[in-house]
Amino acid sequence: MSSELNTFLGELNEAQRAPVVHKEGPLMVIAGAGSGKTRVLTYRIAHLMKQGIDPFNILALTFTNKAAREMKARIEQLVGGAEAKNLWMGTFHSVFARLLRFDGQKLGYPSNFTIYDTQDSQRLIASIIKEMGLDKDVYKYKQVQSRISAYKNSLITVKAYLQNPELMEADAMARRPRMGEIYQNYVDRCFKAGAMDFDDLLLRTNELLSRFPDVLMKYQDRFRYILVDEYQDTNHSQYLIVRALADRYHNICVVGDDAQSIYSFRGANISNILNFQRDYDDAAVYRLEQNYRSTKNIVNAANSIIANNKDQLKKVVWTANEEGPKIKLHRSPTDADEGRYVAGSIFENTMQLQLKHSDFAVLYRTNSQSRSIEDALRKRDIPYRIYGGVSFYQRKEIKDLLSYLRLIINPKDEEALKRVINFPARGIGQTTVDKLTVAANHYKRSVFEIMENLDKVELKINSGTKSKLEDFVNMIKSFEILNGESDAFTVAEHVAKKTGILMEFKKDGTPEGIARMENIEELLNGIQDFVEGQKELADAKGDLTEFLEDVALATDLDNEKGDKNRVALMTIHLAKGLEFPYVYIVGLEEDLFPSAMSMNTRSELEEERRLFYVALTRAEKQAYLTYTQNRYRWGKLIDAEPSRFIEEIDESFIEDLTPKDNYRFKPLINTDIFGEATPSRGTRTQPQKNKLQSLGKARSSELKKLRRLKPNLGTPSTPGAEINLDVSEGTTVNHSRFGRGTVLKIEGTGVDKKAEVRFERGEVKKLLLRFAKLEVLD
DNA sequence: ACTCAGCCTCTTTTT
DNA sequence: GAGGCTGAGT
Repeated sequence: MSSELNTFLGELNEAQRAPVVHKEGPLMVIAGAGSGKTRVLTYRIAHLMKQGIDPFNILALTFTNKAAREMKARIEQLVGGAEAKNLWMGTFHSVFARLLRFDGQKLGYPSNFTIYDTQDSQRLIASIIKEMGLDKDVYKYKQVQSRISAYKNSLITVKAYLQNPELMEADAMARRPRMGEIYQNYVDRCFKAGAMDFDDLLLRTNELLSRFPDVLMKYQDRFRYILVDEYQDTNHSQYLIVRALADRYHNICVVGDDAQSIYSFRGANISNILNFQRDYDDAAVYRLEQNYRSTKNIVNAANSIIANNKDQLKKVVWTANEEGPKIKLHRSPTDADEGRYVAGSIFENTMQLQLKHSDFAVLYRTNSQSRSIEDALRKRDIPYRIYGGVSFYQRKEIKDLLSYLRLIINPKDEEALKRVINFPARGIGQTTVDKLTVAANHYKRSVFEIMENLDKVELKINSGTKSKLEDFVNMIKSFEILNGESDAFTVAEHVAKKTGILMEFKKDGTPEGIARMENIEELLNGIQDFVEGQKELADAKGDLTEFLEDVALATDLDNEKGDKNRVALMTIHLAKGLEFPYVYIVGLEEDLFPSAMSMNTRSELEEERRLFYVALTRAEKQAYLTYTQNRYRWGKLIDAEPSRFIEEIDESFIEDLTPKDNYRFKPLINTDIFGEATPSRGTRTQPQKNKLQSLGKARSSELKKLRRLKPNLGTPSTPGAEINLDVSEGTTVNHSRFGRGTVLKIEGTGVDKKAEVRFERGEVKKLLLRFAKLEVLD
């Protein structure tokens, strides 16, 4: 036993071993990127178990469910046997959803409560705003939803809100004096529907633990050892849960890195980690500063970026790894070219270095950037997988089928009901639904209950519609019966056929309809896989309830089926905690990364910078940074400027691979810092550097001005096609057929750029600059 | 009640 | 460029 233990601890370095063997009491591990944070957590749990701690008494909160599964598997290897199955491990949301299924009844929730996703919440809020007769341009449902979400994450209940003049004032100032009422209605409606939104899973847990001391005691006693990963990204609500649970035994271990805090938009609070020692004055603090993941070039470049942030704990991340190649920088004319460059580079690397596709990741700031990368990879036949994004489960047809399933489990689920009551069309229109909703609010019952008792309520609905409603209720009830005796797959398949969803898409016959039908079939296959997987587990049945919970809280589409050897495409947020030998960070442009939405305050900008730090530190061997001159956004080709983050990396770690050709398309005008235009002087070299250098320190605001002044230059997507786009209003031009003329107006951008020209012969023509060979005369 | 065309808004990031 | 909403037409 002891020698076994020694070999197992021998796999750790000294810095890692200390927190692993730390006995009782609170401890915090400040772990730099790539320093073996997950390893410490995993080994600590394994070590605890080896010491004889019952896994039933260990709670580990991870950032994704996938991470939890992988850790469990590893622990199982380390300790041997199946004991690790009994660990409580998962994300905050999934762990506490489970807890609320046991004890939520105390708060008046059914154990089969529905979990509303963001879309459900938003739809409900939109209908509340409408019902209250408020101006939807002032009360924008998305903004209202995120406001309510923020309240909940700070544990501001409706009651607390109404007692807080400052908050009410702030909303009133934003011309939304009736926020409190909306909030109240929203909470009531969720409750009445037997539903919790994502924030409720944490908020209600807090409520449960604070209102019921016996429940708190039970879980304090159960979770004697608590471990929290990514502690820097916990919000106030999560923080309070952890503190309450750990209050009895103080065996709390938190692991995190303030430099990787990137979730403040959903309420994450860095001060949770900064104040840990204040909360637990006997806390031991360990630091992991040696990076095992990346080359010296990557580690040092990352350090040079993060040094630009003021708010941070002192920490020196270093590595004993090899120097490695420099970080490669590349500029493309457009996002399509960027995609082609990335795909080409991946292709070359796989060929020349004999690498697998799964050695590569492409990381971006926003989900919409995946498209151009995808297109390029597809053209090259490079297999890839997109993580996150518009997830499979968000697609309309999938949500429709899932809504039927939700309704079977919880007929009170109003959002599910509204989605499917007339899909496929069965003659129950908006007017009828509105009447039902009004009645439901009036009788303080769910819409479904009203539908079950149509003859007992005062309702102006004609008899034809009434019988349609009855048919619908009976159909759902027949599903409920089936669900009582069958597994999730059987039920789902029956529902898909019986409701006519499958038929609806089949008869449609368009490629889109076929795709939707295939998606439904894929969902059914997925349910079947799930059922089979669950049947192998001891404490699972494979029923609909389990499936729906899994779907609602899935952190990624991690049913990793099929070929695993694929390039990974994901947002930087999703990439946290992962690592890849080769990483491409794309779209390094001002207003995109850093995002235009995050440049208002220093702290927002610092979070963007940490995001960049996270992105870069995912790379083990080689990082590529790419950016474009023009990018399609909102369906339009717009100008792009290199991101300030590129400049922030110490130059000595970077190699610019941009071919000279890419600078061929010169602007007509160069603008200096004083806003004065000077004629262009031929081919630019490294134009972004020249400009930035000339701008000196007072950069960002000047850059913005500059961007506005700069004439909008299109960029041909086919290299080699010489197109004269250097015309603006008032330019005198010559056309081979129409002769001399003056440009009256410019329309469109990029390849679609047009000029309206009045020619000396009197004609006015609109010419597509891509085709019209205009000669500039003045 | 349903369908389609045209209009508007929207995009940071996620459980 | 997509998805949701509105309003007109069926």
